[in-house]
Amino acid sequence: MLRAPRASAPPPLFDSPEQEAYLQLWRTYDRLREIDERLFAGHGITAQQYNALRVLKAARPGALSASALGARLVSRAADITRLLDRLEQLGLVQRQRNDRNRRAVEVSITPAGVALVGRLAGAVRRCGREQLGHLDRRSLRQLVELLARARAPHEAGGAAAAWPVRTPTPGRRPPR
Amino acid sequence: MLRAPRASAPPPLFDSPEQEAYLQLWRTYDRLREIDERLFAGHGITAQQYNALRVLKAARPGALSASALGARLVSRAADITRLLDRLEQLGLVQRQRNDRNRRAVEVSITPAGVALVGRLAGAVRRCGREQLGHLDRRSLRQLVELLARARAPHEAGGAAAAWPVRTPTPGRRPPR
DNA sequence: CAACAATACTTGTTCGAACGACTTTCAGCC
DNA sequence: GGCTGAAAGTCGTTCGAACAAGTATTGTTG
Repeated sequence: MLRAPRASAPPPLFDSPEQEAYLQLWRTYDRLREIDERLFAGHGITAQQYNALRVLKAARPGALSASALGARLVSRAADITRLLDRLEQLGLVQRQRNDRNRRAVEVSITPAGVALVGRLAGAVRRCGREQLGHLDRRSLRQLVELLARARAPHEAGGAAAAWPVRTPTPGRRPPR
Repeated sequence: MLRAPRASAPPPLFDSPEQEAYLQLWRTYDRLREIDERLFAGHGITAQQYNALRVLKAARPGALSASALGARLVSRAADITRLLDRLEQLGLVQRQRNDRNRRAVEVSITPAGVALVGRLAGAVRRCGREQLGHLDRRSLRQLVELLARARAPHEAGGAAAAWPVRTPTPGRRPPR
C-alpha cells in the first residue's frame, strides 16, 4: 500500500464546524467506549448495566422506581424493563412492587450486585486512566466544561436540571 | 414531586476525574445523537449509513473496497457487509468484485445515493446548528482540539495516523 | 361515583451491533 | 507448482436498542 502524500490543498472534510465537532465527539466516544466495553464484557455485563448498578448502589439502602433509575442513567434507556430483566436474571438487582402505588416497581441492588461493583472498582479505575490518564487535570476540567456547555440546551428542562441528577433528599429512607 | 434542595456537601458522583470526563462525553454524545438520528430516521437510514454515503460520495468517481470504507467511518463498524447489504437493497450503493484482486469488493455510490445525500444536505446543516450552534467558533475549536488529544493514544497506529483518514491520492482513477 | 385521562411498566417486534466460524483468493516460499 | 498463511468478505447467531401497542393502576372531574 502506498503512502498518501499530504495534499497541498486538502478538500474540506466536514460541512461545517458544528458537524466537525459532532463527528469528533462521536469518534472520540467510540474509541473510548471500546476500552471499557471490553472490560465489562469480560464480566458478562454491559457498560449501561454497570451504570445502572452504580446508580442503584449509590441509592442504597433505598430503592428507586424504574423510571427514576432511567432518568439517572448516562444514556437514555428507552427500555429499562428489559435492562432490569437481565440484571435480575443475573441476581444483581431485585424488583418489588410498591404497595402504595402498585403501578410503580421499586428496584434495589442485591448483595451480589454490590459485590460485583466492588470487584470491578479497581479495574474501572485503571480503565479510566487508560482512557484519559494522559490528559492533565486542567485539560480534563476544560473538556468537562465544554461538554456540559455543548449539551446544556439539550437536557430536558433546560440547563437548570442538567444531568447528572442528584438523588433527591439523600439519605431518605425507602417507603415501607 | 418535591424539589431537592442543594446539599451542602454533595456526595462524590464520580470515582475519578477521568471517569467523570468519560461519562460526560458519553452523555453529551447521547444527547446530540438523538437529534441527528431523528433526522436520518425520517429518511429511512441511520447516521452510520449516512456517514458511509458521505465517504463514498467524497470518493467519487472512484470506488472503495469494503475494508477501506470501514476504516474511514466515524464509528468502527465490525460488520460492513451487512451495512452494505442494506444500502445496496435501498439502491444507494453498488458492489462489484475487483477483477485484479477477486477477494476485494469495490463499493461505489449510485446516482440515487448521491441524490439522497444532496437532498439531506440542508437538513444536515440545520441539524448541526441545532446541536452545537450555540457554541462560538473558539469554543468549537477548543472542543475539537481536546477531543483529538483525548483519543490520540487510542487511534490505530498512534497519533500519526489519526482519524479522519484522507482519501489516498485524491482524484485517482478506480482500477478497471 | 362513573368516565376519562395520565402514570408506570410490560410485551411484541423489528433492526442493527458484536463476535466468531467459515469461504475464497492471493502472496511468499521451499 | 503445491503448501502455508494472510487477506477480504460472507454468514450464523445472539444480544441489546428502538418504537409501538397493550395492561394495570391511580388521579381527576363533572
